[in-house]
Amino acid sequence: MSRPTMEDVAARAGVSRALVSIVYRDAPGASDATRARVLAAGEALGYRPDHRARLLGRTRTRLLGVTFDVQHPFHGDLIEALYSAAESTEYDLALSAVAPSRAETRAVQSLLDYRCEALILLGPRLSRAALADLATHQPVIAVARKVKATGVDVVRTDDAAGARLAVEHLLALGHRSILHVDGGKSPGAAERRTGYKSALRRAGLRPVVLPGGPTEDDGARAAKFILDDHPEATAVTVFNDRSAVGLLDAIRQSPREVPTDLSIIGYDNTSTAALSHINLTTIAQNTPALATEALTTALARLTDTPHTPTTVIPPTLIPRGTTAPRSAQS
Amino acid sequence: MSRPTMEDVAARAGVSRALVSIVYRDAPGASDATRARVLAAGEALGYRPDHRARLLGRTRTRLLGVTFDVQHPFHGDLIEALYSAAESTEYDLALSAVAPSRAETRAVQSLLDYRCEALILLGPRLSRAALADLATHQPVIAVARKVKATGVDVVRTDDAAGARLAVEHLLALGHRSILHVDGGKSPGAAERRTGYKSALRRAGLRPVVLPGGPTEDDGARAAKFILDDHPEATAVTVFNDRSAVGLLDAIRQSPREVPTDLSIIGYDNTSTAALSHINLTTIAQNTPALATEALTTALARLTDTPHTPTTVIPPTLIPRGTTAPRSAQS
DNA sequence: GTGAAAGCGCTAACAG
DNA sequence: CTGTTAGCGCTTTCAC
Repeated sequence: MSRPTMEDVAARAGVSRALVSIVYRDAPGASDATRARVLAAGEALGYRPDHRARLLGRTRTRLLGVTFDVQHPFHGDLIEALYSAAESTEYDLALSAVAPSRAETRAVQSLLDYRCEALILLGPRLSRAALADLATHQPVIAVARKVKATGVDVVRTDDAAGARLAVEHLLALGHRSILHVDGGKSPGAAERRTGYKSALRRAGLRPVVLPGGPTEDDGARAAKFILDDHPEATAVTVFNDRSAVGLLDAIRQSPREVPTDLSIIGYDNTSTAALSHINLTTIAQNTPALATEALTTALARLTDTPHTPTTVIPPTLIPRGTTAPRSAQS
Repeated sequence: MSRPTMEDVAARAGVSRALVSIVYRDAPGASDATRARVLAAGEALGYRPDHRARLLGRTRTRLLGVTFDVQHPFHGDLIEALYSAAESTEYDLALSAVAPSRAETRAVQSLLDYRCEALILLGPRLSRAALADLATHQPVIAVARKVKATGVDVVRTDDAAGARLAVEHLLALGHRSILHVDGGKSPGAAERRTGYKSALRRAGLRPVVLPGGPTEDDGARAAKFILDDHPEATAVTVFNDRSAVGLLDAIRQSPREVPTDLSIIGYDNTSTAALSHINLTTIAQNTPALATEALTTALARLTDTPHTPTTVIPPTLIPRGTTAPRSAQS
């Protein structure tokens, strides 16, 4: 009934249990011949080392704890990238979900109960104090959120650079009157706004920031402003995709054409932005780089290797159908 | 440096280690007074039982393994519901992600290495044979996918009922000419098609199935058919939300108005459907029920309690803005 | 109520 | 290369 143990494999292969252990960890100390024999015996028995026991016996668990938000599609991408990045290391990932009914504290606690050596928190919302406290016990890496807590390493996207990228794309297309729809108090909004402003000033143009927010409705409201008060504008960068989609929809219901009369750039590269009927030009976070850097930072911390406490990854532009060269008549 | 052990707590509380164990498992055999004293000592030390050791010592792990797809937002909802459902049991959840770079087999294997007592697979894509093989070792519950493998329990949504629900909603609104845009070979498509047909026939109406598919483009193509060949139609049920959104978009770009001239119902209740500018009436899976049933089934299997091998959960209608009473002139 | 003792399935250090 | 010997931190059984 119960699964075979190392003892069983040892018996079948006619060796000691220690040797089986050596073979399965591929540690030095076994000839290729015995190695093959042991592995064959294990195979025949359908043996798989017990992960719990393995973890317990070892002084170090070689486990990296990862918390993620089930609601956040982007976290899915990060997890996948983390798995591939962890592949080449000797570390394993332990996942713990955050959900409306499952607080981040609980998710973290569960990871700690498994004695994870380091914590990789995706978009953590814990307080600065809570984070700092966690970091006194083991390395803590905050990913994709600009947090400032002592002892906590941060790996995030360079939002200012992203905003700059958006503006430069529009400038290259010949646009000279470029607006920005703000994200209000949302995380990242300040940086994106600043990035937009400085990019415009550098080009000798006057930045115009319209009030906005993170939702479709905020974007739709901003569309009104643009149609009524800014007929001169030929392009607009929006805080995020959700807002951009709301804006796009409102503009499309007006006489103005997208992208002929107005170019629009979102931010986040959500799956919605990629939908063929929306086809929104947007700024994408570099998920693989974020994951790799998070892992590298964690490992560096664990080995007391010098490392940068804050890593900022530049995003990339995803050109799609909502941006076009400034049309002649504008 | 290292975290306090049970021994430390015992020493501080002035009791034996066994007693501490009893208290932390809240097993019978300790007075309320000692219980409080031990807990206080543990608290003071910041003690947390080591999950690995706990698992190892126990004959049963009380662990339920759950695989999910990082790409699938719906799985996030299920995970959350599973967590809440598991709350009231003595079982814990172990998560393992499936991603393009991480095969389902690997995800399952990792769960097995932790000696999970049962497997709850969300939308499994494993072959019938692979599933059946897994099920010979421990209970396997397939959630949200109609699989037929011996020994595998299934908990899924009643798609035929969902399609029926959509049709009945439209009938109640006075529609008599109702089309269906098909999902082709996608999982669930056959059932939804059948459900639509039988509901229409029961109402004495003639079902008309238009070719379609799972994507926005499929929906947009179907819109052409409707506009060109089916001017009589006043309503349409679509295989899924993605396709419905494509269709909706195409219709909106035509002279016909939604929902005045044409009512549209999607299926899945994706987050896109809820966007205020889309506001799509749709059919929602009953996530909490699916989760609860999956858990109940797993526990029943584990305790050899009689249970239904296949549980079918009725979905619900989410009325939103794309359906309206048949207008007078139609 | 309490404590001693064995064991879960593995790792790791060391002598043969 | 091989086998022995301790643990890892907890659960569990059984006397006291």
